[in-house]
Amino acid sequence: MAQKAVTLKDVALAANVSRATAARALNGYGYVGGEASARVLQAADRLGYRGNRVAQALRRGQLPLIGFMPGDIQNPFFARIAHDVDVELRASNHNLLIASSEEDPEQEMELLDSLQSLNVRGFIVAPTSADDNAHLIRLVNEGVPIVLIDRALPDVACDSVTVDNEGGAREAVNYLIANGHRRIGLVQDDSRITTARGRLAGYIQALKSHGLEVDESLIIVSRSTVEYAIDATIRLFSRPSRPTALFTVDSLMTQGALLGLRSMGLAVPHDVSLVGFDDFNLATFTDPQITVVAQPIAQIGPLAVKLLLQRINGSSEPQHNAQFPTRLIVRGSVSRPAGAPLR
Amino acid sequence: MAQKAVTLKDVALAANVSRATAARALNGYGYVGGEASARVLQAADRLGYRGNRVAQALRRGQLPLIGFMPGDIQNPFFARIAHDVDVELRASNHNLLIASSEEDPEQEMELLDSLQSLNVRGFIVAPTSADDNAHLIRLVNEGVPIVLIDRALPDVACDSVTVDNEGGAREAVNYLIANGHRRIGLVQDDSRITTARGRLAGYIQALKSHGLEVDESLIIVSRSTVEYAIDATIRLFSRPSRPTALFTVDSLMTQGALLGLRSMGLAVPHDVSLVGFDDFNLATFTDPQITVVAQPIAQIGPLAVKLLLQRINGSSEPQHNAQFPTRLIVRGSVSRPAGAPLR
DNA sequence: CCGTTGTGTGAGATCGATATCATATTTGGA
DNA sequence: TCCAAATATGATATCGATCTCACACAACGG
Repeated sequence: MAQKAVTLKDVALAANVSRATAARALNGYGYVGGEASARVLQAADRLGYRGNRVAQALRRGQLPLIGFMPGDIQNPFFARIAHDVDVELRASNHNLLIASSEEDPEQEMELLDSLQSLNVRGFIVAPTSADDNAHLIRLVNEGVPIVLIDRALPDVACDSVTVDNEGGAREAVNYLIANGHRRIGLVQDDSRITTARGRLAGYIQALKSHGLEVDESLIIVSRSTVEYAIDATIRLFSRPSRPTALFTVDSLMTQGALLGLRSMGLAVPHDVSLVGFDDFNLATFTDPQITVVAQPIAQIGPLAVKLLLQRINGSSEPQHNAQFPTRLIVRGSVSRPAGAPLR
Repeated sequence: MAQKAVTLKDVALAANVSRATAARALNGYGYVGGEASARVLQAADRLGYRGNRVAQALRRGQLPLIGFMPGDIQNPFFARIAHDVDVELRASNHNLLIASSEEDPEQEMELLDSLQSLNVRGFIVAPTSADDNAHLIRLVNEGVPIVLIDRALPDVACDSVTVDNEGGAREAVNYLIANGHRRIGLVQDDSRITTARGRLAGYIQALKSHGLEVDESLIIVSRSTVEYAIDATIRLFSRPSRPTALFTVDSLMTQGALLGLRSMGLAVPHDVSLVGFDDFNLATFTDPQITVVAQPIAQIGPLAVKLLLQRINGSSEPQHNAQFPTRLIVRGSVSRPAGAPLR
């Protein structure tokens, strides 16, 4: 069925030279006679020789592949980064292996293992857990190039590209407070994830710096999924004394919150003010448009690739942990709560 | 720097047997003594032997990799399929190589070539062009397993999983006509893409079956991108006599149309009725919610994987071209045009 | 005219895993 | 007891590309 591919041997035979000479002609190293070289090149062309990257990889010890492991490829945030990484890598002839961890540390471990045995040259990972990192530490110690994105891990000594989650969350909550809100709800991701921790920290800092108490009943843990967030939002707003404002820690949760609130007949911003982390195209489609903390998403992928390729090429520069600032984009989803004094 | 990985040789040495015996013990074939087997297994475990999939691939002639080539991984439609394919493949120990063609036939060719020389086991492709298919035909003739998704190609003899584009478009336009619209605009994708052709055909059929003329000035060609679609929409509605309704052929274009109309101060459905092809979560966030032709997206990825794995495992069943029906989801973006007679 | 560089080429080792083949060694049945 | 079958193991070829090494031959200076 599947025809066997043309091998170097075939080309060498057709050109009437040895495999060694054929290889030299094709790869342009060592001494090759002009005439022999021409014959080889012509034969290769005629036979449609493509070379076997697997064999090359075995010889060289590495495949020109990069593993990309997002928490969820359907999250537009990761999809965008995947796209940028793909484009960026194409320039250096690498291909992209995408394997979603589905936010499961177990699965992350297995996939990392499986890809490593493929002799992948390096990884770009959004680590699922802030704590269970033995596998990542092991990889780093083995000298495997890794760049963490979105979520940095202090105990894993490798490059990372992240965003100022704490600062972004603080700014969002400060903004809500400045608008007169005192009971500010938080739809939070699993605290295993570092970004969730950072954003929670920012939330708490903002409250404390204004002398507000952190009320556990205003915080609800969901998952980064529209469906879960709908449910979480409904549960949060079914509790005795409702928040007047809501901060959601990622775009899918913001969508979920929007739907959850709508299903309860709560209007944004009339009944509840809303600020989300991570901008998303939907945010400008709603009425009112949603105020969000935007991340410089276009910069994350390219920088991650740049750092990774540097490591792959043997750079031994000190660990580089890039952290981009966020930007609060004020749109129309926040208003002063009923009965709040004008400042 | 990078530690060399543990090889079979190391394990064999540690277990004090030959490589052959070690391989037998690890892979469970042929005769192996119970004691030797135990020693090998234990040594492998102790050393953390993982096996080198590249070497295995060289030997076997194939890597357990599947190439997935969408037009654009950022399009939620493809992101969803990528996710499903990833999950499905995990069950059979394959990894997913994702390489976006970016709707460029040239790039599609190069990537296909590059992945083929990686001894990928098969491809799932959303072919960019309905016409330039020499490369796909060549692959099929070489016996490389391929499944086309979203877009079938009559001249490429391989399995495919698609959707009834013509029928879906017809239904959408029929619905607009039934609501009294006579001037129905079309925001269309590059006619190189087969889905675009099918949806255009459906649009034309619906018009003709109601005795309506196809007015070229109501059709505008965009690209599957929010930005392009905004622009196209604005241009379309800047022409002398505007349509009263609009049909957009994919979700990104629907978004673009929405934004374009808004920027021109045209309200949906008051000024313009809108039906889009492909459902998307945003469609229910807008006010009004958008009426769309939905595709059974959850079924596409799994079926494509199933068909592909069958081919990989040597099935020689006749070519299977699955086509799912679409479903019109009526929401609130269509109303009767001003001055239209009630039926 | 001979040794030294400089060219051009092929034989063969290598990467790591696997499978075939040949060679022990044991077991079982006649 | 003896031979055949069953069991266990190692040596080695193989997958395809690359690269070192050794060898051949030319050109060149002294």
